[in-house]
Amino acid sequence: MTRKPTIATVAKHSGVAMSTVSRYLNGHYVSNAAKKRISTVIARLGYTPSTTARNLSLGRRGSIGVVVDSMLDPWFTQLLAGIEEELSVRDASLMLASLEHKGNYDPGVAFRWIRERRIDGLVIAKSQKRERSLLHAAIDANLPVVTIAPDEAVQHAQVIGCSNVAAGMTVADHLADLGHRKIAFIGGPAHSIDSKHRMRGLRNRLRQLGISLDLETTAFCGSYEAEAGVETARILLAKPLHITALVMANDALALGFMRAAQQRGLRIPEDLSVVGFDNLPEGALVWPGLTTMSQPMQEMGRAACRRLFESIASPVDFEKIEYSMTLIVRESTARPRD
Amino acid sequence: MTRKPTIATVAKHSGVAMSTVSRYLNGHYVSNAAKKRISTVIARLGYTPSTTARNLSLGRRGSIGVVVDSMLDPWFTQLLAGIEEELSVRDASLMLASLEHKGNYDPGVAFRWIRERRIDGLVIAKSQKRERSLLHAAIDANLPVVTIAPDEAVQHAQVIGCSNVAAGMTVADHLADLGHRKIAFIGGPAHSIDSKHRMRGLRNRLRQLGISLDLETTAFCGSYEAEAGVETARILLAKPLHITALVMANDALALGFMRAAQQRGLRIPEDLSVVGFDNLPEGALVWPGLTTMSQPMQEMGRAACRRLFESIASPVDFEKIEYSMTLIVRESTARPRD
DNA sequence: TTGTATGCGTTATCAG
DNA sequence: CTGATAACGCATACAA
Repeated sequence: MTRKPTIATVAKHSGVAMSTVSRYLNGHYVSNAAKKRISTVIARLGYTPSTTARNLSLGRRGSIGVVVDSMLDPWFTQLLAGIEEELSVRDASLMLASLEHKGNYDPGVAFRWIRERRIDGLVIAKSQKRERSLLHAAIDANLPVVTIAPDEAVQHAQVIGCSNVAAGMTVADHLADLGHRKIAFIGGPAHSIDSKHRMRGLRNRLRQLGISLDLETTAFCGSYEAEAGVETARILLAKPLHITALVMANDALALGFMRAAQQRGLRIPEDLSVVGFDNLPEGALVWPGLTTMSQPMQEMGRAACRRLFESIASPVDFEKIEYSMTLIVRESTARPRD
Repeated sequence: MTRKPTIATVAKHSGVAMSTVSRYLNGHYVSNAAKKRISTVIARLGYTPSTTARNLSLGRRGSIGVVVDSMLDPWFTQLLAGIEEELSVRDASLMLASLEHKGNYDPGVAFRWIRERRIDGLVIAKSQKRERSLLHAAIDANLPVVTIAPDEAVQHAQVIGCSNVAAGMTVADHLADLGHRKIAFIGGPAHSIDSKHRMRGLRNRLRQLGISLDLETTAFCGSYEAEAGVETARILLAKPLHITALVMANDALALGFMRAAQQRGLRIPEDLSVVGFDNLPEGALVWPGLTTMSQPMQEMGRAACRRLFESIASPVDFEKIEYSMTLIVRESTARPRD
């Protein structure tokens, strides 16, 4: 049972100093002769560097933090897939924290990361008003931060987002093309910028087409959870519908709505077309499949990581990368009857 | 801009040696007088230990690896929530790897973790035959391993699983209670032990009740993915059904089946009752909601972590923890018509 | 019970 | 271009 070879072992075997090996490993200047000898010794010994020691020496932690509302959010799952992909090529590990545990908000874990300097950078998914203090704590601690799809304007941090206004316009076109004239929108929390932007795009584009959003039915239901969609169905279907298409601020709402609506005998899309935003995998699994605007979440996760590591390596300017969403047409939208 | 206090700073300020502070931090013997002084100094300075240095000194990496078939599997999401919860109290970080990237199997990342000694322990979710070499590589490297819901017998590793046979029996009782007499089972991959056990429980219990599984319809569809459920629907519904209830080996299959079946006009549960296993969140989101056997996945994730850290701290005997699954009745099951 | 000295595996500094 | 050597922050024999 021989010990794991270290940089010193390699140095000895190749007849050079530790520092030379270190330089070789980090791509600094080394003579070709030395390079060759070191590389063969490394291969022969099966040497692999110790990230722990490297981090200690460099004053790094070797891991980044990712905070999210809930670990169970399918939206986050997609994101994580992208993050994982990017992380696997770099040699960093991950610290995960969900802000909401069994219903109550507790950002304590993430604050501890910052205070105890346990991470080199922070990714905040869907950060909103309540994450402001966390965001500022990180910025004050000089910790690079990238926010993904923030539902609020953020400064002093990298931003990866989607063009919600344009997405709303695309939905408008899709529904108008199908022949819908009575269209309503259901938003999430009233303060949500995402909801507002999606609605704005929808409304403005409809207006350009000579259609006005049905303001009587349009409303904000206070949450982005499926349960709120269920509740919306309860309210909306209590009285006769005078719309033919309903746009909901995200897929979770839409799926909750569809379930409850079908339960009440509403036929989708015959009686009502439904559109969501996000393209959660679930939307492809239900019947009828949910027509939605897709966010490139995996790519956003990758981009967030890349951007974060760039910021860690050397300070970079704050930038906002904006992805466009693409329309996924499934069975929940169709021509209105009439 | 003062530097982060270290154990040496604390020692100086409290008039003791570094080693005493270290002992204090690790709960070793320290006089009460010293304890008191050290603790106040720590509080005053806001000292927090450096995990990196600690790990280097202890020869640890400070992070565990978690491998899974696909990051996008909703089954895994639940598990991860449990892992995250447990990890947040310990001071370890995470390395994530999915074995399947865009359709092709590549366990390279995980093998690298082992070879480069980048993790202190490994969690393998749903390990099956093809994970054998990975499992053995870990064991050979003396790396503690815990497998979650392995679909194959494993040795030299901790096992966290579910009692699939008992779950199958519970399903049998549920369907028999509703009055079903024509019941079939659709398995996943033919070699899957989980499928076999679930079917065995179902069949044996039905037999006890004087009902025999409809072997004409019962089959294995070769996969656990929703797409296979869709395909199953295509095949099954091509000819007239002579069963009133269908048990599918997992929820993904069942959801795919339900979607395709509804698309073809089959009414669930009026024409056919459907049952799955796993209790994926999606099952509660579709209409009709999917009746299923629930695995306590979050608890299993927690248990896996706990067990892994125990193994890391000091070698423990290999044990198998078996959780029982619980029946979740939704709308996809009802009395047969007749 | 406490202090001293040394090791953990790298990187960085500074001569040469 | 290369070689000593000092950090990095903590844990632990060993001695006192």
